[in-house]
Amino acid sequence: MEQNMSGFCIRGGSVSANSGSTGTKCGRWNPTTEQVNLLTELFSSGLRTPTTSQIQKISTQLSFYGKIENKNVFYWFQNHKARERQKRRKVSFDDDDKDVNIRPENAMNFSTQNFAYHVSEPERLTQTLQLFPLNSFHGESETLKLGVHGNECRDTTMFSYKMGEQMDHPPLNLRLSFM
Amino acid sequence: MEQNMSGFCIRGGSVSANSGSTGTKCGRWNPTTEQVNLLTELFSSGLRTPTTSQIQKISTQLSFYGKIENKNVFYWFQNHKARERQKRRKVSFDDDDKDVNIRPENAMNFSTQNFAYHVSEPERLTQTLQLFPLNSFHGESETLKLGVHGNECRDTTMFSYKMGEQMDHPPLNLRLSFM
DNA sequence: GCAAATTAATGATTTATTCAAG
DNA sequence: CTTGAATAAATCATTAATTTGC
Repeated sequence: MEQNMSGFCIRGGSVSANSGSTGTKCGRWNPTTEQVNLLTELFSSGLRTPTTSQIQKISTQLSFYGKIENKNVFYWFQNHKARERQKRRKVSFDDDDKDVNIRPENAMNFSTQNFAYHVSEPERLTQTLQLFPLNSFHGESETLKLGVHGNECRDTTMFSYKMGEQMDHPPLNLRLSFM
Repeated sequence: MEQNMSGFCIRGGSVSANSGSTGTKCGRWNPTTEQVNLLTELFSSGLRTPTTSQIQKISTQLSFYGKIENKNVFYWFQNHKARERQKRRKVSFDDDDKDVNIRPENAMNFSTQNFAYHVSEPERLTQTLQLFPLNSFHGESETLKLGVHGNECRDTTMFSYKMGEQMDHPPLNLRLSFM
């Protein structure tokens, strides 16, 4: 059924133009928006690991919107499932931009020094924010009500904002200088 | 609904008070330039979802430059992250092909971001995928070579994808509607 | 120049997900 | 299967920019 991979690359539709690289590479499946929507729907409906016959059916349905193969469906679910999980695992620092690579490794330098600011004026100064207080473990619950204080504006808002596994932030030591 | 803000709230009055003495307007947090600069610095350094203690520290630091609360920091990162992503999403879809090997091991290759357009797009259509045709067993082998066709780019990858334990999906009859 | 009117940004809430525990 | 934790997406709402008539 799939003979001409060539058709794969750029599908019309709403797939934004992948600049340059055009159809020539039989590279990889490039799902159409409709296909993605449908797959996402299925995923949202609870489907995680489709069986073979499910895959076949899905693939058949989706082929209506563009070229697609069984393996594409298979991979899609595998990847989507894995990445959803991954997302939930290391949520905290996710530079979810594909373009910008800001790796934790870049900006960190950790020294245990807390800035106490009972100083006075924020004029010229270079300040160091100590973040990531060494996540080893405080043992403390690390749950903070962000808007709780009744004297605040309105906080009926309570979102206990717990940090569990996103504790994996690398130590971050930013040197912030204001003119 | 009334914003029952606390002391700082001074409704009305001089509205167009521009930068400078940003103090004490009300309604909602209005970050000073310095605060925004710092937050942006942190964001640029890779911080996306600060932990509770990070929020506290940041807030403490920034309070030096003006009124601020933990929740403001929390919100700022949430919004900034979301809006950066939104911005990027318009240009997303880089399918960096080049690598044609589609194997189960390497298959984690299509970017999740491509699924960015969440569902709910204008396209009137209601489709029903019939999965799992109610009759429990076909007796058929249910084993499908997903990537079998050697005429594909090169992936002779075949994973016979047997469904043993994932057979537990209930008959799924999805009504997928996009409108 | 200046405010009223309109628009653009962005702070704050609500809603819908996902995964994981029970 | 149900529920809780924890977002991210979507949305609401208010503030700042700006446009516009005078």
